[in-house]
Amino acid sequence: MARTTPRGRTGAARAATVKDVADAAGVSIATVSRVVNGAPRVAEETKSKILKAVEALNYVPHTGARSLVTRRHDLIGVLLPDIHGEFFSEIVRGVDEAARRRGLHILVSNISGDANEDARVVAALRGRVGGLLIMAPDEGPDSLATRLPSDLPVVLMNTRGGGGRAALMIDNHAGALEAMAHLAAAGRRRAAHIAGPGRNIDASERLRGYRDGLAACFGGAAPMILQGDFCQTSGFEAGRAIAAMDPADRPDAVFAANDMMAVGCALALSEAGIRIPQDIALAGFDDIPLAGLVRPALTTVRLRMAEFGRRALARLVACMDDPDGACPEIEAMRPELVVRDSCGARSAPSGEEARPLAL
Amino acid sequence: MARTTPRGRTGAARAATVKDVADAAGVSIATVSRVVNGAPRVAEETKSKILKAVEALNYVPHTGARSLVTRRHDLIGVLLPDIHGEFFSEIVRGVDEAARRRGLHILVSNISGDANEDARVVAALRGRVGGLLIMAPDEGPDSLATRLPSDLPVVLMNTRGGGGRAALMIDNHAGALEAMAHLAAAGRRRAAHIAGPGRNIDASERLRGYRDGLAACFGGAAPMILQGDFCQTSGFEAGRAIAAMDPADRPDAVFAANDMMAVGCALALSEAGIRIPQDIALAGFDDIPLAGLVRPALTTVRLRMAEFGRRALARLVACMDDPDGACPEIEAMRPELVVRDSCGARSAPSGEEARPLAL
DNA sequence: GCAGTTTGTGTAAACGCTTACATTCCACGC
DNA sequence: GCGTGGAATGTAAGCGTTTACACAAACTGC
Repeated sequence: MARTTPRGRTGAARAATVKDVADAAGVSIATVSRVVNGAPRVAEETKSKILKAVEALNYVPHTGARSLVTRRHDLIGVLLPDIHGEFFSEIVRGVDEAARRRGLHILVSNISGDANEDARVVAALRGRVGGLLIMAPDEGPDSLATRLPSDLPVVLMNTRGGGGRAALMIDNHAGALEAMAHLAAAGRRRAAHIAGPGRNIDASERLRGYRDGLAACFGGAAPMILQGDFCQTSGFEAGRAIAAMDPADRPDAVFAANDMMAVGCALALSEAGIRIPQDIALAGFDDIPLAGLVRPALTTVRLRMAEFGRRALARLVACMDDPDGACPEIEAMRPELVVRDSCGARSAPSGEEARPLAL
Repeated sequence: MARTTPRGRTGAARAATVKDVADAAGVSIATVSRVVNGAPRVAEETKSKILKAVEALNYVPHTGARSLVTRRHDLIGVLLPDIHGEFFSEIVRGVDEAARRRGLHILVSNISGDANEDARVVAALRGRVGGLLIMAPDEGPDSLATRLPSDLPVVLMNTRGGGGRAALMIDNHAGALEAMAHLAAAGRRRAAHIAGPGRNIDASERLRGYRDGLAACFGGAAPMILQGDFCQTSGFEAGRAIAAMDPADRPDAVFAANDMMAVGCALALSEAGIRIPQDIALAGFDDIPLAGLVRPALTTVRLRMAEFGRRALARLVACMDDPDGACPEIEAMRPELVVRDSCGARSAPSGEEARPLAL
């Protein structure tokens, strides 16, 4: 097990303890503890004496000692995959905000997708955190989620399977469906899809949304799927493939499983002289900052990740407060369509769009 | 669930303790502790018996109890401002990676810039973390850094002042100087600067680099500074202002204090029919992902933020291990120039550039 | 064989905190 | 006067660890 290296000395001077405060205020440690924890039935006078001593000695309770006796932790573990950029910080911000409001702190760590290593990370967190927030969109059904310690409240974020755990999902299917409906409403007849990596739950749910959208809004047209991997290059290649098609077979709409691929696709199309949205309407997913900056501005589906983080934490706290409560429900957060210019169906510009930026 | 709990109580399963492991293995708790902590002089046979019991009981030491007696914490506080996106995740990833290698965990929190609120956050972290990593590029000299508890090892990241604290800086000045030298080497004569917000240390150091670059490489030409605020819109406005100038007075090079402003500026210039790099060479700072995607691809100065995070953590650990060691040195990390197309002085393409992407 | 060392293990005392229970004090009604 | 009850505070028992110290057994070298 984790062998601990001696670390983290807190400097020379011993920090003040309850005992020191009690002595300074001329009361017992129990009373100090009561004041520090806001317990009732302490005389005003005593309370202020103690608070003065706390201030003077710069006293801060030792959380280790506290959690030892209370048997609870005010730390939440947040495990996020190695996604880059925007999402990571957004989620962390949301979780942190919600945690802080409740007097909790968050312990952040990356998970790699390697089930063994991830299990080790989780193990290191037991005995330290009161609950776990885990996001692992690439997980197979048998990995991390099923190996979680049963005595630890966990909320899974956007993860496949879940094994009876509480989970908060992004409703990728609904978002994709909405994008497809939008393309259909813009008068398109034949929609292709640039798919993300298959083992990723976002990718596969968006693909499912595409298929269902085809059935629902495109009169059951045959699917036309180009495999991508969420990165821009793969979108570019998909775009080239589309450009190379016989114009008679060519789709008049493309729904990419994320914005990066949509941007790559847009580039390939415009290099081939295909106009967006006149010749081909294009929709993405995620609403990355770039989406509003490219020209034509990309119509996409927005995920509110900070909100997602906040809700996940709220869920987790609910589980922690009520350990026996049956809360392994799966809740979903619905993303929203952001209509810009790339589908040729622009509605009233939002505030963001009013800014004079483009590329 | 509670099957291995010795007390046999139904209800919430108590986590296994050293005592449980000791009983199961038929040894004393001291020996268990020794094995768990990798102490020497334990018979192989005993060790394996104990490890088996640890495994069977799914034992994890209670870190609170441990830190209570050892007087050390294996938690590091990481305080980051509300910067968005890329940087945040990069830094966290770097710090996490370096921390994990040392058996440490990181506690992440946002700081707002409001000195009182931030001080409260720091207070909540005392008695919980072994050290603090703080990044606050907007700090005034008298705020957070000076109010830090003196008994806590701290490494400041890219912060002004520092008040005798150890600090790890980004050498913005050197980076800016390098960008200026590059513009001069590309044959430019008259370089303008789009500045960032003045109270931000990155902005002011880059401005200083611009001025010194003017003196060193542009024969002491008069500065031409347009005030921006790091966001794209302000770069756009600066670009419009430049485009509106009498072509005789117009600069033939623009060094923007960050990439977002450079992109905004590029847009305004190209709207005005000014060509990049033929008419005006453009350089940015940060190397955001977008920088490689715009056309012409933006020459900029790259910050390796993950590396920055790793080094900051290493510094902090050094301070923690040697509390009396005088380590309040200020170390700087030098960014690197990334030459692309926007200065008209393209050198051999790097691997990244070989990708077929553009906008 | 015997002092001295080495090796493996156990005992028990903290660490700083919360909290059940005990105590004191005082006001009240009888 | 006494008993009663409530308010304010104190006493002390742990919470799960680590670790100094103690001890026993097994080796050394003579």
